[in-house]
Amino acid sequence: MAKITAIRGMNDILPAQTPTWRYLEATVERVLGQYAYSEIRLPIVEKTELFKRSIGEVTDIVEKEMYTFNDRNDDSLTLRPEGTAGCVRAGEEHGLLFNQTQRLWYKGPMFRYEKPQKGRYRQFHQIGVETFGMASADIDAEVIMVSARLWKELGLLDSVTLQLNSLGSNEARATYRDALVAYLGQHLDALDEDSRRRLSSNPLRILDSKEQSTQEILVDAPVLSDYLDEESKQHFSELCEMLQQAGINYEINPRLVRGLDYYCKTVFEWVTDKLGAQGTVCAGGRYDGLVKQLGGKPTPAVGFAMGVERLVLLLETLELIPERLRVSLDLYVAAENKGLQRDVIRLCEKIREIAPELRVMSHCSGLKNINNKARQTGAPGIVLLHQQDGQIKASFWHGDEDPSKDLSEQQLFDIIKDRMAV
RNA sequence: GUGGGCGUAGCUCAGUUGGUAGAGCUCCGGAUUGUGAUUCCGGCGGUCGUGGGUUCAAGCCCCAUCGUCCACCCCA
Repeated sequence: MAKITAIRGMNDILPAQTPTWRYLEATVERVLGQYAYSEIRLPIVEKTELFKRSIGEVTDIVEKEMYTFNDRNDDSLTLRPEGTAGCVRAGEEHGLLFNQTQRLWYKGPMFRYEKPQKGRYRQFHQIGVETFGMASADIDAEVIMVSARLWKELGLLDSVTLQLNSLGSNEARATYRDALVAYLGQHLDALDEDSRRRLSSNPLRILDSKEQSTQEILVDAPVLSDYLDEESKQHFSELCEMLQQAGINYEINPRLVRGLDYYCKTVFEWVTDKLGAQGTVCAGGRYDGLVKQLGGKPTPAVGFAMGVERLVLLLETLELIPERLRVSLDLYVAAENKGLQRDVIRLCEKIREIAPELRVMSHCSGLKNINNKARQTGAPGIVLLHQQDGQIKASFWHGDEDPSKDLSEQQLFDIIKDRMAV
């Protein structure tokens, strides 16, 4: 019978990887706590209409990447392809966005029907941060500082760079868009196939085309910064000043645009060159128009999302996981003689009483090569029991230290507390 | 959706011009050894991704298909 396999692009996260995931998630939660952000937990399934209205009908995500289905009531539902839309929906629905400020975060799986490759999967995970009700540039700066502090905590600061740009107000952005389309429309013949397609779907995306010929045409194209409204310019320069003051390096990239329709003013991306083609590890920006677009009253908002798989990949590539987190146990307790299994169990329970922070595993099968087995677990501490003159005696190894042998129970407990205290 | 690389044991991979499937690691058993070690012997383990085709004969050649990896596209 054919084996049932996982769905393409949807990965199991195996015990070898979970320590990295947990380390990342714990660090993110701690840093977000430092900035007093609150967690919000959101459904994975939403009405399809929510994503059409927020992300944009003509984007690739909505047109061909969503997992959309009808439920038994014939309502069209969609597995969320991103987190912002659901967060706005929930905030609005529960009155969290009305005349107040919010600093929220969430994490969880997202779904897009794409062809999998390194750093891109059909089920992937994001940790998202969204703020509402704050219009001035200081919150843009704060949100970027949160991410910068996170890279610092994770030891990634040297591996990522910050790209920054401003799209201007929604009006300015729309005007520029029209100008760009008009210009490129005159050079249709010279555009590559992809860019011609994007002309109607997502013209701003043509700016970062990798096609050489297209880039040559773009040299004389209208420039986004010329279309910025005064307020956006002011907003952007304030942001830049605050980032400088915070000691955060950035690179202004006039070609940086976001794929989703709802962004305006500030957009940014943290990029690494260590992951191949999918180098964006975190991205976001301001989306002042979205709340109103989804039926609320006009509410300024800034947020970003990070790709958990990509960050995990980066942490693994750079080997940045602390040693203690790489192995899932501290102490391995075993006996050479199978007759001692009750003593092994009893002793382990006692150790868990006196040293609750230790992760203790027992093995009672009486294997002859028990030493070898113990070594392979990677446990920093090992206890072996044996019988001597009718007495149970223990040997204790810790790291590279010389072993302590023929210990009584009490001596063993003392030495464990002494050597292995966390 | 487009293009290229790769699918052989649990893992990493050999496999010659087509001639009846191999190694290392792991696992299990044994020998040696009072070091959490070393060494030695033996064993378990494979419809060669799947389905067709060519051939006396296919892991190898051809076609299809699925999976996977990388890139385009898209994007976190």
